[in-house]
Amino acid sequence: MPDIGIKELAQQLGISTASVSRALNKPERVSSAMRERVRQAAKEYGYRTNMIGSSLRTSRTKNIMAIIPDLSDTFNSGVISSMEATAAEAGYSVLFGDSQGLRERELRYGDLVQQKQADGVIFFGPKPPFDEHILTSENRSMPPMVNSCEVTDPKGFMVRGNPVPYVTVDNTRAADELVSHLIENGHKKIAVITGGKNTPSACQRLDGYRNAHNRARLAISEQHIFEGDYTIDSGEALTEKILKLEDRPTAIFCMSDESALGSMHTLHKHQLKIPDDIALAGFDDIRFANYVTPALTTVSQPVFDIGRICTEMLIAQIEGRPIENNQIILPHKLILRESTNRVL
Amino acid sequence: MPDIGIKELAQQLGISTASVSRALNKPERVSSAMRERVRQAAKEYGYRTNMIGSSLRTSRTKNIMAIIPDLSDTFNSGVISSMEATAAEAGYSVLFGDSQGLRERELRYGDLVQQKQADGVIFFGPKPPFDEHILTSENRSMPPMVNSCEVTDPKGFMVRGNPVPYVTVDNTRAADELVSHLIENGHKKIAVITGGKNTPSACQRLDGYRNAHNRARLAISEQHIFEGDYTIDSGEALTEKILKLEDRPTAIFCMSDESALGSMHTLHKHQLKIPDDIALAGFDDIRFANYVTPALTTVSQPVFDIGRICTEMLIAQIEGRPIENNQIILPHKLILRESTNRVL
DNA sequence: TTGAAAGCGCTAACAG
DNA sequence: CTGTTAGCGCTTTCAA
Repeated sequence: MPDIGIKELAQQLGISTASVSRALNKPERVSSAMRERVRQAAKEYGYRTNMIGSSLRTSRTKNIMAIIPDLSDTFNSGVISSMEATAAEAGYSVLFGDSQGLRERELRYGDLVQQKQADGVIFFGPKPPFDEHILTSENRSMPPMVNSCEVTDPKGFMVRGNPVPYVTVDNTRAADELVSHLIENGHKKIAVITGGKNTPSACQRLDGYRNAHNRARLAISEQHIFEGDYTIDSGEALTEKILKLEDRPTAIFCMSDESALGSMHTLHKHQLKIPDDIALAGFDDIRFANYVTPALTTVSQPVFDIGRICTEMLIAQIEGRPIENNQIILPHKLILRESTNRVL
Repeated sequence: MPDIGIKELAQQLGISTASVSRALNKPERVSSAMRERVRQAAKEYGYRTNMIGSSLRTSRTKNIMAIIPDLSDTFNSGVISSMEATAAEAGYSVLFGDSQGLRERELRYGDLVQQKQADGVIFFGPKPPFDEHILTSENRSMPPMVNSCEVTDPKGFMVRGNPVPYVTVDNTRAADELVSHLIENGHKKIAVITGGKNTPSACQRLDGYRNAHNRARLAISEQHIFEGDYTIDSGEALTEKILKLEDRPTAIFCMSDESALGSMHTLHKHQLKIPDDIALAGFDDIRFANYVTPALTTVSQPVFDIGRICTEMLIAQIEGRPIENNQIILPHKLILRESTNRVL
């Protein structure tokens, strides 16, 4: 009993392929007798719908493309896992692409959507993964998409007058709160290790850093701003530089927990006590943040909801269901732990 | 200029669709004039091959299915990222499915392959993600597959007399080496937090634990074996239990670094000094292992190679290229760090 | 409620 | 080297 197609199955049952298809996909449109007979036989013969045929006919693949800057990043892992779970529940599969933050790769993954390998795309990046050309030219159909985590504009990226739906947190405010906490703890010289100049979330967090200083009428030394890339390595290496500063900061704000862990490592290596000698804060609240010593002060992002909601929004678009609210800013939360818990 | 198909493109150029297809996919089989003309026009009109049509014709989707027990696990993240990179380079995309270790989910993802959503499957699990039924029934085609990380049999899982290709490390030996290291350091009571009874890698690591004890003629107390599931939580919770043991162990071997970090947290909470009061070792060498305090002794697995090689092997199968060696055991490495570095 | 037949977009076999 | 043509497996009119 080799692989069997709808034709053979229909033949076996002495009915038309149309009936088989209907019995399987639109059960309400066939008699219950037919329904049962077909289902029974399908199971017996091990019939599986060939999705390629189905896709060609319906122009739907049941695949989603998700373009992520770094698949191995712990924060992203959480989002990925949540996207996958949400998609699976709705009968979709997810193609994950790692862009490394490179536009060229984003475009390559975007191409997959245009090539109909996927029905829509979730992208973590400042703009949709399509040519300028396509983005602007009128009367060209745009595939369903959702922007997440790396959202540039509070109005959403505009494509021909329409904002692209997004899901994110208020990075600016979150960083502001975190840095304000440091300032309230008496810190006046706070170094920051960023997530890159071209990364929207990092720019926003830097705005927050500046806002907090401004509000407290505290001067910012541009020498205290170090450009990292959210990785452990950058946290580790840049902290070395920070420690070489003649006017050493009393606190370090890393824009990701991964960087903060790298930073923590360097601080330990230099025998510095956290938070007494130097305070340290991260961002993301990855699950390890609470397990290192000292436990890391950070900002938690609703990882699970981010993944779930953007996937739901994308699927709603794909299936033509209306979306009530398509510019979603999820709540973050300041998590105070030992790494900044200095008693003055 | 709306979306354009091969037909319209051919029409615009006054040539046949066959020529367009050939110019794009088999450039060596058309004149260079034709090749250029078509490419030029394709670019100009923004033509993208509709992969569904192509797939229907060729029965190839250029997708790979990868079934992973936990997408958010740090060790897996590394493998995932490496799989994706390898696949992308070869022009494939990867559908990642999270099975949670549940057979039912494995089967659901396996179904996608049978439904031709993907050309082959990489699975982390004790057996292929297909019905018993399908696995045994003769004259049923089996899709290309590769087993990784959770490999039961050193001969490879047999499907109708043929071993399923695999890529893994020698978990038994690795755990043996690690536990032997502890024993050499004078530990006689070593608790272990496993990765689950039904998880091949965990069973193998437990074998290694036993072997090391046997070789050293050291008795094993079954009460020192705690069944975890590789997560931080299980490490944290089971360590609490370990500390309640009347005859407290002097070392803990966690079968994953994530568990070890959870364990470390509990030990810190109880003010125990690592390694002086109690030694701790993990497995995997996730990138955080070197960044916690004290740095964690562990076994490193060649994450990147695991992902790369199993993806390459799968693609080779898909494309009908011969595989020289399809039972691959990659080298591991004992990584000694502070968490077991006790001076006797 | 069911069947017949067209056709989704593409590539491969065959002919010229 | 290029064109003609068939058909991959399915769903969806349309008609009975």
